[in-house]
Amino acid sequence: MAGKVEKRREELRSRLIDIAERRIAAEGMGAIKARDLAREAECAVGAVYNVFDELEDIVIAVNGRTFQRLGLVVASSIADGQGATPTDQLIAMSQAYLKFASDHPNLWRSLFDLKMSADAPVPEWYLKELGRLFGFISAPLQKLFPKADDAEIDLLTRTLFSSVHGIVLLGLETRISGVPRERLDDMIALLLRNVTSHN
Amino acid sequence: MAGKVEKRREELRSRLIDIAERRIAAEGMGAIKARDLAREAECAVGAVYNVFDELEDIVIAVNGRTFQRLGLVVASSIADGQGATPTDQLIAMSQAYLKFASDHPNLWRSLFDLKMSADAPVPEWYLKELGRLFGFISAPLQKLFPKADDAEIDLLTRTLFSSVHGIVLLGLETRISGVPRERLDDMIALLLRNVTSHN
DNA sequence: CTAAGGAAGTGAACGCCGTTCAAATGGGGT
DNA sequence: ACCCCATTTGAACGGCGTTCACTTCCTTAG
Repeated sequence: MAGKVEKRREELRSRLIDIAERRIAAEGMGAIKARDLAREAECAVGAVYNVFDELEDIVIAVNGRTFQRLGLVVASSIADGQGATPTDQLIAMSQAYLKFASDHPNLWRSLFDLKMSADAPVPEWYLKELGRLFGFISAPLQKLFPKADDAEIDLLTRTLFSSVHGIVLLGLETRISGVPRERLDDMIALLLRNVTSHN
Repeated sequence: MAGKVEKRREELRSRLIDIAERRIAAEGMGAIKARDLAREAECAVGAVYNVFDELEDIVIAVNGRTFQRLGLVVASSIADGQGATPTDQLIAMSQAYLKFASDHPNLWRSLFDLKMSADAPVPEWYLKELGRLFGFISAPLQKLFPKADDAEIDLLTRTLFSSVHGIVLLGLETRISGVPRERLDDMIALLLRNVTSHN
C-alpha cells in the first residue's frame, strides 16, 4: 500500500497548477513566486521543488492547459458551421483565436513569453497541440487550393497562422496598435479574404 | 565653465548604452545586470542610477538606437529600386525587416520583449519611428489601392505590418517554426503577393 | 587663490527572488 | 512496537535591482 505519498504529491501538484493558473490569469506570468504559491497551497517552499524541478515547470504545466483550451475554442468555432466556405471557416477560427487571446490575455501571452530555457527539448504536447491547430487551418486551405501539394499547403498554413498571430499580438499591445478591439476582427477578415480570393 | 560634470555624465551615459547594446546583442536583454555594467564601465553601481532612473531605461535607450537602425535598413531597401512595383517594394521592405531581425535577433527581440512598465507613457521616439515604418508601408499601398480612403489604407498598413511581424517572430522561434530561414522570405512574398494581387 | 556649498560618485546594505540542504517528520515493512 | 528512509520543512545561500549615508571633487562666490 504505497499509494498515500504519491496521492499527496499528485494532489499538491494539481493544487499548485490551479493556483498558478489563477495568478497568471489575474496578474501575468511575472506574478508567479515560489513563496506565494507555497503560502497559498499551504506547504513549504521546498515542497514546491519536490513536485517541480523549477518554477518555470509550473508555468509550462499551466501553458499545457491553456493550449488545450485554446485548441477546443478554435475547434468549436467551426464545429457548427460545416456548411460555411473555407474562407469563412478560416476567418471564424482566427477570430476565435483573437477572442481567446483577448479574453485571457495573460494566459495567452504566457504561451509565447516563456523562453524555453536553453536545453529544454520542447515538450511533446506542445508540438502536438500546435499540429492540431495547423491541421485546422490546412483543411480549408486544401479545399481552396486543390492543386497545391502538401509542402505548399504547409507553407501557406504557417504563413497564415503567423500572420493572424501577429495581428492579435500587436493588436492587443496598446502601445503599438492604437487600433480598437473591434477593428482587429476586420483586420483578420481583410487579410484572409484578400489572401484566399485570388485563386 | 559648468561643463565638466555634464560632460562626464554624458560620457558615462553613452558608455553604458554602448556596453548594454553589446551585451544585449550577444546574450539578450536578460544579460543586463547593474553590477556587470558598472564593472565594465569602470564605475560604481550607484553611478548607473545617477544617469538612469532604472535599469530598464538603459534597455529603452538601446531600443531607441535599434529602432533607428531598423528604420534606416527598411528605408534603404527601397531607396535604389524606385522603379519597382509597389508590391515588390512591400516585399523588399519586409524582407529587409526579416533580415534585420535575423541578423540581430536579440536586439530586435528586445524591442518587443520589454514590457513598458505600468505607468510608462510610451516614449515619443517610439511612436515617431513606428510612424515612419508605417509611412513606408502605406505609400505603396496607396498606389495599389488608389480608391481607398486614409482609414482603409491605415487599417491595411497595420494589418500587413502585423502579419509580416508575426511571420518573422514565429519564424525565428525555432521551437514553433520548423521552417528554414530561407523559406521565410518565400512566406513573406507569398503573403504580400496574394494580398495585393486581387485589386 | 581659497574656501564653502552642493552635486556626483561610492559601495555596503536592504529587501526580494529562485533554489538548496541539513535537520525534523511520519508512513511502511519487519 | 520499532526502526528506516523518503518526504517535508524553512532557514540559509547567492544573486538580483535599488537605495542611501558617506566621501570626493567640481563650481563659484568672496
